[in-house]
This record gives sequence, C-alpha cells and structure tokens, in this order.
Amino acid sequence: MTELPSAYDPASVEPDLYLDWESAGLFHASADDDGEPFSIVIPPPNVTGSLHLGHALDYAIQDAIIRRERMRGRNAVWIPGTDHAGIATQNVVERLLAAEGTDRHELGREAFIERVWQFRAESGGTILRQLRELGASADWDREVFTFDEDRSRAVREVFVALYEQGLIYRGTRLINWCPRCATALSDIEVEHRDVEGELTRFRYPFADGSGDGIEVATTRPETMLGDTAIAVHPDDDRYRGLVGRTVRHPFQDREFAIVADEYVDPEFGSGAVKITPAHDPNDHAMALRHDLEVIDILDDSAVTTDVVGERFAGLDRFEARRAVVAALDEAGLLLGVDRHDHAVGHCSRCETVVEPRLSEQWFVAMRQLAERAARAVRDGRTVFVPESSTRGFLEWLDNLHDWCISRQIWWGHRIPAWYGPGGQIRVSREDVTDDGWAQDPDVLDTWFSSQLWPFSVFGWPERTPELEAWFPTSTLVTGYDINTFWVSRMLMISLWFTDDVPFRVVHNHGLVRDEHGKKMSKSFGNVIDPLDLIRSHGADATRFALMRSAAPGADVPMAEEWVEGARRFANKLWNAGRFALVNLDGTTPGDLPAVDARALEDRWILSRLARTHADVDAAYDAYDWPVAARGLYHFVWDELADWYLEALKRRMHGDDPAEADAARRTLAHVLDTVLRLLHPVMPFVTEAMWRSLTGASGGGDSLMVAAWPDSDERLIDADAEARFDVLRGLVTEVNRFRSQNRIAPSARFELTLESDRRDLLEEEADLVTSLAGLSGLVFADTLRDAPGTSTIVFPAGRAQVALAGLIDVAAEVERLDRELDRVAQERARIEGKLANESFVSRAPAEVVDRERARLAELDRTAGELAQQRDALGAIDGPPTSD
RNA sequence: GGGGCGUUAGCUCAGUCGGCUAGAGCGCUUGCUCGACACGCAAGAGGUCACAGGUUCGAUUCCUGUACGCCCCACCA
Repeated sequence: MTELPSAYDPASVEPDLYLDWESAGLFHASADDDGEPFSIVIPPPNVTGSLHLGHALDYAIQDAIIRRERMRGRNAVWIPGTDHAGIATQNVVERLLAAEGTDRHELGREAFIERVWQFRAESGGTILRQLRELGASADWDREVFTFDEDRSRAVREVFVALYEQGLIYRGTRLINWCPRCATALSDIEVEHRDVEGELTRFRYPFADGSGDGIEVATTRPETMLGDTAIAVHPDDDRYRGLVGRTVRHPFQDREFAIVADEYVDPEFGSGAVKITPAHDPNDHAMALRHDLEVIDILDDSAVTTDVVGERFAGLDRFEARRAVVAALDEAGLLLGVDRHDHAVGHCSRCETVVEPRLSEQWFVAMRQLAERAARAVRDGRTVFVPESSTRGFLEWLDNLHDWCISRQIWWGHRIPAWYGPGGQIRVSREDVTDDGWAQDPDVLDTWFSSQLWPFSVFGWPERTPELEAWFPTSTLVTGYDINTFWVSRMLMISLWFTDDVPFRVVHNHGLVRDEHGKKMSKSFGNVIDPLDLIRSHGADATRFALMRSAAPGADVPMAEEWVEGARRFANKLWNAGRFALVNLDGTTPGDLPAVDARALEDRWILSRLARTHADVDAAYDAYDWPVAARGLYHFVWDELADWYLEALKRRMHGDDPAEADAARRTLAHVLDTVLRLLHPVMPFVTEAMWRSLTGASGGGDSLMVAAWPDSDERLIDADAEARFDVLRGLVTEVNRFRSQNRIAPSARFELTLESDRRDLLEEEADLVTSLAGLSGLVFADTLRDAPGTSTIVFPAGRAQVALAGLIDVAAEVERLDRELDRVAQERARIEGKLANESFVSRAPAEVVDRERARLAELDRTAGELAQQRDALGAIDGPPTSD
C-alpha cells in the first residue's frame, strides 16, 4: 500500500516527473522509429518572449494531441523552437542600449548583431524553460531557431529560387513605413484603428489669379506640400469647365493641373481631391494614370525634407500639419476644420502612425502562390477546425497584394542580393565577395523565415529522413488571429516548394481573455501569468482549466478561480485514487471479472466508462476539448467517485472474498482506463497515480508511453444502467427526504417499499441500504395509509417511513403543500396540451403517450401527497427531534 | 464601407436535427467532522432561453426584422 498525502500537491510531483520523463528519453522520437509518423511543429514564440496564457493554451493543446498520438502508437514528434522575431527583438535590444545611454548606430551593425545574439544566449531560453513547467513533451533534442544555420540556408534557397522564377522582384512602390522603426512594413503589420481626426478644407488658387480657386479637403494637410494635381470626377458638372486649368501652390513655386479621374467620389467634400502621389496609395495610382510628378516630402523619420521649401522643412509630420494649417489660415485659404473620424494605420510593433511612402523595396508576387494555396484548401488537402475559419481565409487569399519583404533593420536574414558596378544586381545562394560588390543592407521580414518552418525544421532543402518521415506535418495548432500572418504563407510557400501542404489540419483556438471576455492587457491590469497558476495550482489544473473552455475557434475566458476548480478536480481524482489504492490491496489492472461475476454496480460503471470512453475519443478526434474535459470530469466526479466508490464500500468491507475480488478488479480496470484517457490533458497527476496503481517504476515504464485504451462497446449495458438508475432514484429521494426534514445523515431508519421494480430492489437491497444509510428495507404489495408515516415518491415506486422521532411535522406539512401546488400546475399544463385536438392528432404518438403517462403519474403522485398530508395531521403533539 | 459571430441562471458557458421537469462550473442558501477527499458530502434558491413578428398542433430551438455587444477585413480624401 502506497502512502499518499490526503491532498494532491502538484509542486511535489510535477518537477520530478518531468525530469523522469525527459531523462528516460520519452520526449524524443526518431525518424526510423516504428509507428505511423505524426508530427506537430510549435508555432515558434519570439525568442525574447515569456510565456503568457495564450501560449499556455496553444501549447497545452499541442501537448495533449501529441501525448495521445504517442499513446496510440504513432511515431509522434513535437518540434520546439523559437523565432528570431526581427523587429520585435531588435526593439527590445535597442531599448536595452538606450538604457545604457547608447544606440545601435553608435555600436555599428556588426557589434549590434553580436549584441543581439548575446542577448539571445542569455535570455532566449526563458520561454522554452517555462514550456517545460507546463509539462510539454516536446522533443528538446530537436530544438530549432528561425535564424540558425540550417534555417538560414532554407531562407536563402527560397529567396533565390523565387527570384529566379520572377516571383521576387525589387521595385519602387508605395509601402507602409514606420517612422519610429525606420523600416517598411507589410500590409498585415499595419493595424487600422479608428481615431478622432479632422478634415481640413482649403482652397488652391488658380494659376491665373482668377476667381476663388478650387476647394479641397484632407485629413493630412501637411501632404499638400507634396501635391502635384487636383482631381475631380469626369462627370461632375460643377467642375467640367475646370479640368485642364492649373492651380498655383500657395507655399511653393509650382503649378499643377486639375485632372479628371473616375476614382473621385463627387459626394465627398467639395468633390475635388488634392493628389499627393508620394504619400497616398490612391493618389499614387492616379499619378501613374495621369503621369503626374511625384514629390516625396518626408525622410525616414517622417520629418519634412528640403523639397517642401525653407518655411516648412525640418518639421515632424505632425508639426508640419499644424504649420500648414496655420499658414493656410494666414494666407486666407483655409475654409474650415471639421471633426472627421476615420481609420488610421498604426505599426503593429510600436503603435506609431504608419506613413504611406514611396520606396524601393523587395516584394513577393503573391498571385500564383495564393491560387495554389486556395486550391489546396478548397480541395480539402488542408482542413480548418473549426471549419468556419475557412471562408474568411479564402477570401483573404483572393485579395492579396504583393508582399513587401525587405526591412530596414539589422536583426534578421540579410537579403542575398549584391549590387555591383553599373547598377548590376546578383542574387545568389553563395555570398558575393568580389571587389566592388556590396550586399543589400536590408533584412527579410521575420515571416519570410517562419513561413518555411514546417519543412525547414526538418532540414529542408536537404532530403533528410526527418523530412521524409514527418513532413507534411499532421496538425498545426494556432489562434485564428494568426491565420493570415502565418498559416497562409506556410501553405503558399510549402505548396510551391514541396508540392505538398505543410499540414493536414489547422486547428484554430481562440484568444485567452479574462473572466468577462475582455482582452488581457497590462493597462487593464487583468493579466494572469500562467506561471503563477502553474506554481500555485499545478500545471494539470492550468491545462485543464484552459482546455475546458477552449472550444474550437471560441475565445477562452479565464480566471484564477476557475483554475482552482480544476485543481479541486485533480484533488478529487487523487483522493479517488487513494481510496482505490487502500482498498485494492495490491490488485493491479488486469482482466475484468467474468460477466456473471460482476455486480450490478460493476456492470453499471463499466457501461458508463465505455460510453464516456467513446464520447471522449470522439471529442479528442474533433479537437473539442471542452466536451472531452467535461465528459471525463463528469465521469470521474459524478459517477466514479460519487456513486461507484460509495457502492463499492459494501463489498470492500464485506466478508465475501469473491465479491471483493470482483470489485477490486473492476475498480483497477476503471481507474487504469480513466487515467489513460485523462493523461493528455492532465499528464502529471495521472502519471503519479498510475505508477502507484500499477507499480510502474517510471522511466520507460510510464503512463506517458502506455497504450491508449481501445473502447469496448460490449461493456455498454443499457439494462445495468437502467437498473442502477432505479436505485439512484430511490437513494436521491431518501437524501432529499432527509435534507428537507433535517434528518441527520447518520440517522438510520427502515423503509417500507412498494415498487414495480420490487424484484430488482429486493435483489439489491444491501446496496440500497448501504448507499442510502438505511437500517433495512421491507417490501409490501400495497402501501397502506398509516398514521404517523410519510411517503417518499421515487421514480420506480413509493417508500414509507415511520416518522416518530424522525421529523418536524409542521415543516413537512408545509413542504407537501408546496409540492401539491406544483403538481397541480404541471397537471393543468399537460391537460391543456392533451385537450388540443391538433396536438393529439399531429404530434408523434410517442410524444402524446408520454404526456398521457405523465398525467397519470401526476395524478397518482397528487393522491399520494394528499394522503401523506392527511396522515401527518394524525400525529399528535409537538414535532419530535433528536 | 464589406464580412462574420454572439445575446440561455448573479458570472463564464453547454444544450435543444422543434416536443421529456432547459444543464454545468463558479458564486449564493441550508444541513453535515458516517474510516478517499471540508480542495469534501447532501440538499436548495435562482432562468418571460435579448426584443418584435412569422411558420407550426407546439418555438428557447426554424425564418424575417429590431436592439445591444464583439471580432475580422478595408488605399474615399
């Protein structure tokens, strides 16, 4: 018999078990191991990051999947790793430098990069260490990094190949520019946010000085310093005569034309638009159509350059905005400033307002890539779970713009392009070291390397055994928020280079939010640290609490008290196990007792187990964690602990060795199975209990690598369930009777029963008296109305109790009155229903019959209650009690 | 501007292919130290299933609309 403390203490169990698993090599898989390959690659967290609840959810799900597949005999591998996270990491290190009173420019490029590597070496392992605390069974021998040597080789190969195929090109186009990060951004790195803005209306005077000029409006007045045209709609009668005339720039020595273009919305503002080709995408497109001059007025920091003229040069764009408005006012050209709310793009990394800017950058042409990805999804080669993610994903793919991949930062994969004399360009797999040639200073968007992750982690472009075995990967687990950033690009690039999808299934979970569904954020102060949860309640409880709420695609509300609830469940399981261990007396899981040696409660729990097993398997297969978690929780707590263990006590403490043996063997089997089923979600407590139960020594002899049980539908026993429910119904009613009459649980009394299940109740009398705490059962053909008794109505009959010395009469009378009232109401409702011709003739016969039966039952019940009430009146004197 | 989702107990959510007395966890109330567990046991209170119409014998469930809330996408100044 093992000594186990009465409360489960995760802290004393989890770290040791983890070390044991790891040192036994249970996390490691080899490409040539037996079993059908199954693989998951971790969505690599930023190397500078630390574990937040979103990670915890994502990794808990992956670990549950991988553990289950491992138990199912698959050659399952979970590849861990981190992302070098270009801009994010560079920003972190730049902040460190700022704190030291220096910056990257002072350091120089090489020294800066060295510094980032050093930073990574010091603190880059944090998040993966934290992942271990969660219990993640990742193959740590295979840890990879998006910026390590092999991954960098893959990046280089893909870049060069796409360039050779004409799908990567360099061009001057309008891109999103973050003035703080001083780099270009892709479209999806820009977050649009509604802001309270202003619409400034002003006039451009005509060049010939006639008339009032023409009214335009803008939310960014400073851009007028780079205006090179005014546009109106060709069909706008107000301006028909003005097309072709020229206006004069009020602050610069320039004139430009009024042009006609379909793009202009005559309904908006004055119907005339100022055109700034260098700083607005639409304006730029129009400039191409009308061959307009393009004047870039801002430098890398969004400060106005000399081209705007002395008066406005050297101003930050927002200062320039104020200065321009003031100058327009002064010149008498300002017509008004109106409140105008609109969406403004912000840098997703630093929240700075993004500046659309004309710039020479590298791009990936997306159309062909996107088409292949969309086709693969439409053909079901990769499926989304939940399926509802699919539609938005495909729509997004259909509307892709080319992807700007060059970044003007230092931390990242340097673009493998070299510029030589006379404007020559070489894009090469090998570094170009010839004299007079210099490499492009820019680096690639982080997502360029992470898109290769599902195959680069296995050593692509080498045809490694790992690649052969585990690619395509089985399931990608990620929040829906990252489908566009990452999932789409993995699909596209994988199909293009490997002709295969990167994963068969994309399982989208939701975002972890607080208990009221609010986003967790530092400014709200509602952030919960998963490590706090793990340390105070255990990794199992944290995992269970997360997964219990994680329906596919649905956001996951979380509060510490919910984790406490999960910890209580772990404790419940632990104590059920303690009870079992004490009573099993050395019996280990093995063959079940023969069918005819099984008591009713054995047949019942085995049947419930079999159903739970089937439901849980189906839920796991469907990635429906809440259903799986709820099913196991309900089985363990409400059926195994509350009923089966209680039912067992009779035989365990009895004197029939054969009965006790059958009970033990059944219990051992049930516990063994449920621990296996629960292990993917709660690996630690199940492992600890399983070792106690089976005597397993750990290491290779672990639940972690035990076989996933086969569900046995032959154990499903509807008859046993129905019979057991009769007993439960009676016990529940006795409990209620006790509670309502304040009869102590310890008080024993005898029940006289009248039941249409008399045979069953007689047969199981011992069990019933044990469960209900009775002193005995007596059976009668018909219950006689007897003074001083009360009748308990239960689903299969009635039971009579002698009240003397047992109850509070007045309270009981009151209760009966309330009950009679309720019965009368219900009766009226059903009578009304049955009086309805249409119902009786059109509803299915079984529905009508059910209602009729219910009515009859109510009549009977009402009679009983009335009788009881009358009988109570016969008791004299004050209520007795002990 | 386009698209999607949601609204069920005090809170967070299940559920109903239209028909049993609509469920769980947490919270709340009452009573319980019977040898696994007070991180527990037993019982209980609490819901016009957002609102208005429609279909139907019957709607919380299907349809339409309204209100409120949330999310994603978006180059109308």
